[in-house]
Amino acid sequence: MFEIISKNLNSRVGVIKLKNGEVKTPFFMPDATRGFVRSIDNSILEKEIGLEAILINTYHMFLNPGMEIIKQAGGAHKFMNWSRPLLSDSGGYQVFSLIHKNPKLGKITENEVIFKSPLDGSKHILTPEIAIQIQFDLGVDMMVCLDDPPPNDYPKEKIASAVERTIRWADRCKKEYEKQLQERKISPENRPLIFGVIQGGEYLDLRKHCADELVKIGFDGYGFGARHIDAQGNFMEEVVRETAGFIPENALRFALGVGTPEDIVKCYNFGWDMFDCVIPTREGRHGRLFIRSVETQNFASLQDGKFYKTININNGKYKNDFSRVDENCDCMLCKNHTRAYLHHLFASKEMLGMRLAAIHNLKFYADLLRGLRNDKLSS
RNA sequence: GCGGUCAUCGUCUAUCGGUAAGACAUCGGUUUGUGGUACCGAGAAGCUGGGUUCAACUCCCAGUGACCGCC
Repeated sequence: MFEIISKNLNSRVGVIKLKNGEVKTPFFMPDATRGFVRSIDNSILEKEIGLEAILINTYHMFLNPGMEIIKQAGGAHKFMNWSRPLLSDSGGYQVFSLIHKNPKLGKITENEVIFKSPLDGSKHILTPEIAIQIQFDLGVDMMVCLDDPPPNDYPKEKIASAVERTIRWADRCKKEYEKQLQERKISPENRPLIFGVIQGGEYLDLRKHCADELVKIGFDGYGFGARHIDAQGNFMEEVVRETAGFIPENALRFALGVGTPEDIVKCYNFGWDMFDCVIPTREGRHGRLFIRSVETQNFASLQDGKFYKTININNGKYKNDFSRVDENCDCMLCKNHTRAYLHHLFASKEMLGMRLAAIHNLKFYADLLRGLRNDKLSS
């Protein structure tokens, strides 16, 4: 399923064979949480930006449109008209962060997590088994175990108990996964990959323990769980680096929620293969644009974030800036429009501005990952 | 033409005979397993001319302008 093509120190370039096609690693997935990347049609994601895979969220798809609609449509791929590989996140992060923030919105027990829909207040139950069943119904290429991601500022004993629950639930997820494969008569070459998620906060001993136990259960890949940013907003470099080393080399390493471009480059150099993040789309919608300061091909040699800068197109200084947004970018925004025009779109709160900015930022991320892969292949 | 009401940041509205407050807008910043979200910070005002007073954005008079009503 996953084959490493080349290695350099800890980083690697590889290829994953999935039922809906191949994906080269490392790669970045935009978050199509509710079945869409906001404002961007899938054909743009595929043809204009060249993205290999995207991420949807079990929790959001389950709430809306709901699994009845997905089943009627013939699965998430058909519903969304996305033919390339699809990964579903378990929804653990959303449900748990909801409950950790506001305990009134739900309850976590050993067996299940009960939560109220923020949409209509209706009550729902998620168990490890249900989370896996939903992801089979979605028909994705890669799925993620239901985990318990505690906030990083929790005391160590609470993080440790979240680790234990994550391990027990991962075991239940794996068993349900095997059961679903049999019941649905899914052949080995068409089976979705399944990922466990490593918790443990900033504590290396907990991360190691969690990784070891998950490896015993056995998954295709392992994710870095919870936030990888500390309370001060700094990238938890040591924990992310060491945790990669706790994962077997032939397994996929999924850095959930990473991150800024420099964090992705760091993670790649630590041996992580897969990334997803809201930054390019969300920040694009809010007017922040990623601007290349070097040629894309040189990205991999730079880890300090100096290979790009950001601009806030809302700033008044762009009112009469008739230059390209990014001299080194050939996306539809940069080819066709000026900074002044984009500024005008944002000042007018026109959705076209958010859309073009998100497309540009996704192109930046896609090019960054292509740069990492090409650099590796040519060396 | 007559009568009435009003005049405060870009806009809308407070307050006060003794440091003029807020909202929206503007301008910066923040956003990490999706919030077109929320938060943080900054700049920004007493129509004009007289008078009363130690002191006037406030009280009085005139001018100017806006709105409302009536012939």
